[in-house]
Amino acid sequence: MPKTVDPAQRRADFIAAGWNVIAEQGFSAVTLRRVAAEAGCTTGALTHYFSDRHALLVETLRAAHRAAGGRMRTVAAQAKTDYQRLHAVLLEALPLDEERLREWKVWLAFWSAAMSEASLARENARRYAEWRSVVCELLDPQSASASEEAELLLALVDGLGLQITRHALEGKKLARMQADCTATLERALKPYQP
Amino acid sequence: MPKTVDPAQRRADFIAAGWNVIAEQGFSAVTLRRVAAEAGCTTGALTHYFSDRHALLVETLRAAHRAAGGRMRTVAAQAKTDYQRLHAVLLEALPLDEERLREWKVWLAFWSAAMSEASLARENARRYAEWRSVVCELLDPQSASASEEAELLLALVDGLGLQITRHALEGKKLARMQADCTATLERALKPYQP
DNA sequence: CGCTTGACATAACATTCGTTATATACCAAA
DNA sequence: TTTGGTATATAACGAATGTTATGTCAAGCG
Repeated sequence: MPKTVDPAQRRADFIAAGWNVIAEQGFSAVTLRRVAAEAGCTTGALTHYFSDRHALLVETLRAAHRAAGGRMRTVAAQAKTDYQRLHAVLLEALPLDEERLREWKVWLAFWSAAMSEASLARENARRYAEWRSVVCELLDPQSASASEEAELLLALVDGLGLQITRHALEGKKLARMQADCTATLERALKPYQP
Repeated sequence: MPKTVDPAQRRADFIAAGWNVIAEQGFSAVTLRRVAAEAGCTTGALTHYFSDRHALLVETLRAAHRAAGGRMRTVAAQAKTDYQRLHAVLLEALPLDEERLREWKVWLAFWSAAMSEASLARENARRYAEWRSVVCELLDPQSASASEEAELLLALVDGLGLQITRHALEGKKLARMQADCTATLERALKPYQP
């Protein structure tokens, strides 16, 4: 067997390069040549690991979802009470640091791209359904209105995250906006406090 | 003077064609040739009215904002009480019919496109500030917490609208989702009911 | 009627894109 | 050390794009 590289690691490198290009230059800048340049190689390497441009995009979206899911599990495991778990998971979903902000930019790009590519829309739908069910279970499953309350909280998180992300796209300072959004979300969580 | 056409009407036609292309095929499909085809002419007509592709995009975004602003003023004028005004304006912002859904698709596309074009980000920021101040004034301006309450309502509207729009992108039926979102928003408006 | 001018259509240009084919460098096994 | 296959670079292709230049038609004015 020739050259020994870890294919999984290599793919992860290219996917990370794709993230960076999306977050810094937008979705339409995700060309094979630019992603390859960001990863420090040429398109030949890319085509070796991804059959298509489309395959690269789908994997990039999936990786963003996986990363977020992993963080959710981590903070949920650290929480002691049910309320702490709910609080931690919802706050973790907001773009409160550079990593999560980049992730939000990637999502925003994919939501828009889903207009022209049905497979991206399906991927988004699948992950959002998971995310919804997670929040539903964090709420009191006994409560008959858990589903409606989850809808409000999910929409609130989406809206707050969107505001922060748009704020970032204007190049403004984020600290104040992030604090405001955190406070707003916590205010909405008051009724669930023990 | 030669051929007599209304330039403003002509520009409006092209902008409407741009909306349709965005809503049906996504932002990246907005090429001069496709917009021209949607408008039933060739690129020569387009370049006659818009100096740039970029100029066409900016004007399209502005037109979407103008259309929404006009609807807001209409429903606000018809409302009798302060609460009715708040209720009507916020519900008007949701994508509850085909026209508004198309508008939301256009916005989503532009939010994403704002990543690579700073002028689009600035345009979005300007209009969102207006929208925020409108809602702030609809809330009790006496209340010291009006600003924080506005932030929650704005984020909720953004999040609910986003959910409906994404739902539409998956090709699912909207009636149920729209009813749920309307109910959720009205539940959040309960405290303001007279 | 002729002339001018605005409203388009058409065409050409260089770029850039995704894709595919080909060439090269490199390393493990024999 | 030879060898074979893998990882990557390079190059070429047609298609599509924004832009610009040029041609053409029709309407109003003298």
